[in-house]
Order: sequence, then C-alpha cells, then structure tokens
Amino acid sequence: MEFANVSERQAMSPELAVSTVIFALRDELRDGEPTGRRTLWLPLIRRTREPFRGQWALPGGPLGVRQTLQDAAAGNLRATTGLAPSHLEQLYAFGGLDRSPAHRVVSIVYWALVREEHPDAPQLVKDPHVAWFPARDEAVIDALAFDHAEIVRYALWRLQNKVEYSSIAHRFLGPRFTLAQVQDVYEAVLDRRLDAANFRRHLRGASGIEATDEYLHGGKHRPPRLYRYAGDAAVVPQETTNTEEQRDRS
Amino acid sequence: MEFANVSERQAMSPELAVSTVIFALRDELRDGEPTGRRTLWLPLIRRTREPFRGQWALPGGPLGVRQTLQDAAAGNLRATTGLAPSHLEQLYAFGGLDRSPAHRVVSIVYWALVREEHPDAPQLVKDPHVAWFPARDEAVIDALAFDHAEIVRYALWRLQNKVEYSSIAHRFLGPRFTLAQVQDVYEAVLDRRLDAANFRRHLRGASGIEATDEYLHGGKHRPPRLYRYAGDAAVVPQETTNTEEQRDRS
DNA sequence: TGAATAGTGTCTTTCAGACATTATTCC
DNA sequence: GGAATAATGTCTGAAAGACACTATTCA
Repeated sequence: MEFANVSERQAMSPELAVSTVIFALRDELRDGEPTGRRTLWLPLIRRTREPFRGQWALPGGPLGVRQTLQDAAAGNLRATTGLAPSHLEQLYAFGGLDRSPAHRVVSIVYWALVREEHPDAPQLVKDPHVAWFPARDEAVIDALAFDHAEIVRYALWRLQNKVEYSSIAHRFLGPRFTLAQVQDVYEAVLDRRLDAANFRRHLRGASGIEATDEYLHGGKHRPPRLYRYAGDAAVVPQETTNTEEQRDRS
Repeated sequence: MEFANVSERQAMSPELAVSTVIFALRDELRDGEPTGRRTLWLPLIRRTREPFRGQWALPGGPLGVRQTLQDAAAGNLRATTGLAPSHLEQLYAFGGLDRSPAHRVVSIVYWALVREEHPDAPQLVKDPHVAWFPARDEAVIDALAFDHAEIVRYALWRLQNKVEYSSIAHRFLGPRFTLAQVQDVYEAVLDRRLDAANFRRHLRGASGIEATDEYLHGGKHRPPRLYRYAGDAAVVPQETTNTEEQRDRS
C-alpha cells in the first residue's frame, strides 16, 4: 500500500508517543518552609504550543522508529531532569479517542523513580519551562494538559501498590541507607505513618535489604546502622523482561 | 510537517497494532481423551502471509484512527472466536526493535477471558485458520510467530497473579455456579490442587461471591448450592478506568 | 542527666494450610 | 447401606498491628 501524503497515512493509524511520570522524594513544604517530613515530587513541562499552551504537562514526545519504548522514556527523563532513572517501568498505554483535540494520539506511559537531588544540584536541568511540584497537589494535578491528571493519579496508585509488595523503596535512596530513611520513603509514598517496630520486622523478613557494619554518624543522637540492598543491582529492567507490575487491586 | 509518501512517514513513527491473548476453560485432554480436569485453552490464527507464514500467532491487527484500544482488542476476539469477552484488560505494550523482521511494529496487547463454550457451539467461528490449543503446551507456544511465545507466557503469569488477589475466576463461568466450579477454575489457572475447605473459607471472606437459595440438581450425588457474583456487573471495564492489574511481583 | 532517636520484646488478632469430621444425595 | 460429593470444624503456625520497653549517643 502506498499513500500520497501524511494525511492519508494518518487516516490509517494513530500517532504514537511516549510519556513518563517521574517521581523523586523531596522535603515537604508548608508555606515555603520544610515540615521535616518528605513527600513525592514530580517534574512537569510547561507547554509552549497549542493545545493547552501555557499549561503544565508530563514530559513526552513521539517514538522514533529505531528507538525502544524504554529508551524513549529514559530520554524524556534525561531531557527533563538531567538524571538517569533508578527505576523505570511501563505504566499503561492510553488510547482514548479524544485525549488530544484534532489529533489522535496513543501514549505509552512509563513511570520512573530518581534519587533525591538537591534542587540546585549541578546536573539538574535548568529550564524555565521545567518545574517540580508536589505529586499530591490536587490544584496542580487537576490543571494538567490532556488526560495527564488521570495518568499521574494512576502512576501514584501504582507506586503505592508496588511499594507495599516489592522492594523498590531503596531506589529513592543511595547505596547505603538507614531503616529510618526507608521508613520515610514508605510514609511518603503511602501517605501515612508506620509503626517503626513493625516496619523494621517487616523489612528484616521479606526484602533484599541487609545490614552492614557501618553506622551513620554526624546526627544529633544515637547513630543508626546503615543497610544496603542485596538484590539484583539492575538499574533499568530489560525491555524483554516484563516481570513487573502485576498486583494492582481492581 | 508534510511527507511525500508512506515510507517517509514510516521513518518517523513505528506501526501500531493491537493483539489479544484469549483464555477459556475447557476439558483437559490426554491422548485425545478428557481427563476429568479442566485447563486453559487459547485460540490462535495460522498466518497465511510472510513473515512466519504457516505458523500460529495471536489474533491482532492494526489500530484504526477512530478505534479505541479496547475496541480493537474486542474486535480481535470477535473475529477469532465469535464471542464477547467476559473480561478484557490491557496486558503490556511490546516495543522491541526487532519483533518483526523489516518492519518496526509496536503491539499493545490485551488479555481476555471468555466463558466456556462447547467446541462445536454454533456461535463459534469456523475457520480452518483458527484453532484452540492448551495454553501450557510448550511445544505449541514455543513455535509461535514473532515474540508471541513471550507474550503468552506473560499473559498466563498475569492471569495467575490476578486470580490470586482478585475475583475474576467467576468470569470463566455463567451467572450461577457452584463453589466446586470456582475451585476448578482456580486449579486450572494456578495449575495446582487446592484444599476445598480452606478454599471455601477464602471465598466466603474476601470476594464478592454470595450464596443463592438454589441448588444444582442432576448430579450423581448431593446437590451443591449455587452462588452468584455480587460485585459490579460491568463485563468490559471502561477505557478510562485503569483500576486494573497492578500487583505483579517483580 | 536528659533529650532524642535507635532498636527489641511481647501480646493479640487475623488468616492460611492441614486435616478430621459431619451432611446429603443417588444408586 | 455404601459411594460419592458437599460442607463444616478445629488445630497450628506465620505474619501484622499495638504498644511497652531497653539501648546508645550527644548536648
């Protein structure tokens, strides 16, 4: 089959794009001041073109012919944050007819975790059209372009589920961490307080976290023991191993 | 941007297709004779064109511009079996570079459950290029076209996971069923025997299954009580509600 | 020594596996 | 009555929530 131009071609098959929901853990702010807690933040991009010009949207773009889905998602992430993902996983393919006015676009969406960085770390992208927002700020999320509010909420829900049965919490952290830091991650993701004793027992049992001989000094009081993750160290799962995401409750 | 022809256009964006893995429960056969147990079967389509001409493949096809992903998946199912899905859910988007020789194709794959039908039921599609196979027959699955073996195995794994924490087992069955029938579904999907007493207690607790006043007569011995599913009756989840699949263990 | 955080022990409830037991139907 | 399947009861151990308690560091 041959087609005279792109319009005819477009009549046959929808556009294909890849977008990425990126989460990081940062200090929670109230009235501009840190509360002492941590929360989930995500980077958004301000649209400079119609449709939804001026509104915030998820990073994304068309998929190249010689580009895997994962590569495209990691590319979104690098372009937006300058960082590499410590976790990257397919979320869902969104294919509703009216996600975008005029065009029909199918978006394959990934979600990613990145390690916390100081907001003024040198490798972070400095771009007036990129900004970080609290992932649970309803005013921000509801105002997103396209169906991105729905996508962000779904990604948040997936992250919550995954943290409960899988050990990905450490991917927000560095190679050495205290159990209190892991608990901070859980509390930020699940958005509720956990009992330290039970949480500690839970971690000892079911996850690939093991104690080291080191302790974190420099705090104000008793230094906590440092732990490390002892599972497979693969930062980015392979395209061919979709041994991921499966336990969403319906 | 304008393009002179489809080749140029294709250089910009991969093809987009939708395929569907369809499961039904049927009598298990050994040497052509029923064993008394049930197992999972799936319908496959024999390819009549290159590539992989003559090999079996999952039903699928290109996505139309005004067609939702779910509609395309349900269309696969109807064309292959003549049946409507009692469950339909997105599985994964497969986007490896070399899934298909020469072309770059991204496939968004769904998985579906259909109620058991007698293999010679009138509404079933009669097509020499369609045949049903046991879903765990490694010789069949390994010989599938493209990366469909990987896809089928992933779908099976998802179905197993889902049946353990969700109540979809009844979607293999009619509106009224006995607990033994539900147990048969679980045993076929999980591929192991379950203790009837514990299984019964499990069902009473966590799922939307409730007893009716009816009993199934006509058996050889004590007639079992009939149950029904009391949850939401939606046969096909909405495109916009992805409250699905999330608990895969990684 | 006291404040603050790190870390342990124990009681209780819930739930799942193992398995013995009773119930009802048809032949 | 006996065979077969349906359905219930009970014992046990694993895991999670609640919460009291001990340990170690710094100021």
